[in-house]
Amino acid sequence: MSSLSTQPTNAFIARLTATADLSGSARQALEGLVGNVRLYAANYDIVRQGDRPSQCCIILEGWVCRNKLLAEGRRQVAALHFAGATPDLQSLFMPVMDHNITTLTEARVGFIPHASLRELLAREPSLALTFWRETVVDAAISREWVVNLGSRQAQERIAHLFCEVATRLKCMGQATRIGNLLTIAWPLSQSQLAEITGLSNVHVNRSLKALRASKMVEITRGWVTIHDLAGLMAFARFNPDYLLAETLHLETARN
Amino acid sequence: MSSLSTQPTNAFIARLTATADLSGSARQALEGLVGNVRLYAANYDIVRQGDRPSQCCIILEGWVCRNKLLAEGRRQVAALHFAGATPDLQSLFMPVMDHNITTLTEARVGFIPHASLRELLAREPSLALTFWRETVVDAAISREWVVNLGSRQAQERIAHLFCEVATRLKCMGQATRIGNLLTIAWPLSQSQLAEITGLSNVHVNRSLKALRASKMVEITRGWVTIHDLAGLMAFARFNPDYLLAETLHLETARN
DNA sequence: CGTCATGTTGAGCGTCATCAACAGGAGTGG
DNA sequence: CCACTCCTGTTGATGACGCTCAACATGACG
Repeated sequence: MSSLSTQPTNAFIARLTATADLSGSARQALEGLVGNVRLYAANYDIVRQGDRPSQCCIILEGWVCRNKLLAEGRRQVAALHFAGATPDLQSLFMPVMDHNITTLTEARVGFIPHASLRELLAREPSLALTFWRETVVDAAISREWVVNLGSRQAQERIAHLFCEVATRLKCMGQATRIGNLLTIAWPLSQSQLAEITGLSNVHVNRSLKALRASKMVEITRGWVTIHDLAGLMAFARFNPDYLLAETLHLETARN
Repeated sequence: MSSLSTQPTNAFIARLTATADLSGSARQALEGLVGNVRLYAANYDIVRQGDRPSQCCIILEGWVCRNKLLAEGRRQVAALHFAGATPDLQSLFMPVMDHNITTLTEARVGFIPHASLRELLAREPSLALTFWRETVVDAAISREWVVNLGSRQAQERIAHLFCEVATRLKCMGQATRIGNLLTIAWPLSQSQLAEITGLSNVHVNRSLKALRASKMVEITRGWVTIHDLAGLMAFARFNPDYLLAETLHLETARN
């Protein structure tokens, strides 16, 4: 267990320190907190709607989503989370889960009991600000998703998601840039993309085809490569302000 | 000024105390914080996308929304806020506003400088939890809106909004129940409703017509009266868990 | 060599957007 | 008082976007 829990905890700390100033003591306190670490297969519900969790989870590896069940086994994804994220901090305040937290890929997940977290927060009050900030960014992303689903049509919607995920992953060092090409891992099936964008999988398929034809982005199972970042951002009307992250740097010289 | 700032501050405190345990000293500290109070006409941008605010606003009276501008002067509303809300607490963390905060009705709004708030948070660390919790609920509502826009069609979407707003207002004592009838103020035009639900105003009009015909809800300019709460909630597939609020009580005996 | 998940394409149709016209009320100014 | 404008609500006609159903292809895996 210790071999599992040392490196992953660092992923979590790395994410927090990337965005906030952690005091040395707070940082030390956090290091020891992630006890239980588990490995899940894709499409596994880590926490279920209706649960009353007594611990928070931390994504150490893989992609995870929040989603709500609809009629007839369908579901709508409301948020995406990558390594380093703490998708259910809100369970400290919400006794009953209003949504599922489900793995989209294989994922390694750590757990921190609410009790430990409360203790820590009492001991290190500044941590509340750090966690609060996480929730603030989360909320900002959700609002942008509202705008995305409410006002953009299919291709723009998907393009916007690519821009957002690329920015978020880049900020965590999980995007590779070679010349003008920006590549990110894309472990989602078209059906999963449909659940995220609120489209049917057939229409996702056609929209992807159109996006490929536009030459702005290359989409395969496993990878997304953005060929024309400026073009894609303009097409999706993507403004990264809401992410509170470093902006993807554009090459100044482009043909 | 003092005559303006005493009662309204209470609205703010009332909202916080309704949801969280405020320590006596924290409460006292908050009382004195709202200095500047202003009255705005409907459809006025209190804070604009791109601004770098140095203060937070508190809604003391009226309805306010967060919205983002789209092409051609259109906009998408991403959140609604009523009296007692603090819609831009996040500006403590986000240097640049990623959205507008705009009045939907006439509104009275108070302001607290960031500096005072930071001071207060340093003095009363437990307040961070209180504010954090506000953000948590905000985020939960945004996620439900994502689900609403992504997966429900027009009539359900509007019905869901009615259920949500009724629940939120009820929790603030701003809904009246007479027998089986639940009535709330509804100061929004159909165009505003369209900007909230991501529909065209024509389609909103037709959807409202259909909802009226269903007899579940009565909609006029100014008021919404829910005749069949259970029916409306079922139709909209409304589950109030995400609001962290008391549930609207159903009459056990209904015909 | 099946089965299963995923991706792809076609056909038909429903929801919703757009454009347009008109009605009613509020406010303004003559 | 009326004429005028503006905002809001209402309705019709038309078409686009996206859904559903269906068929089939492909690759992974047993």
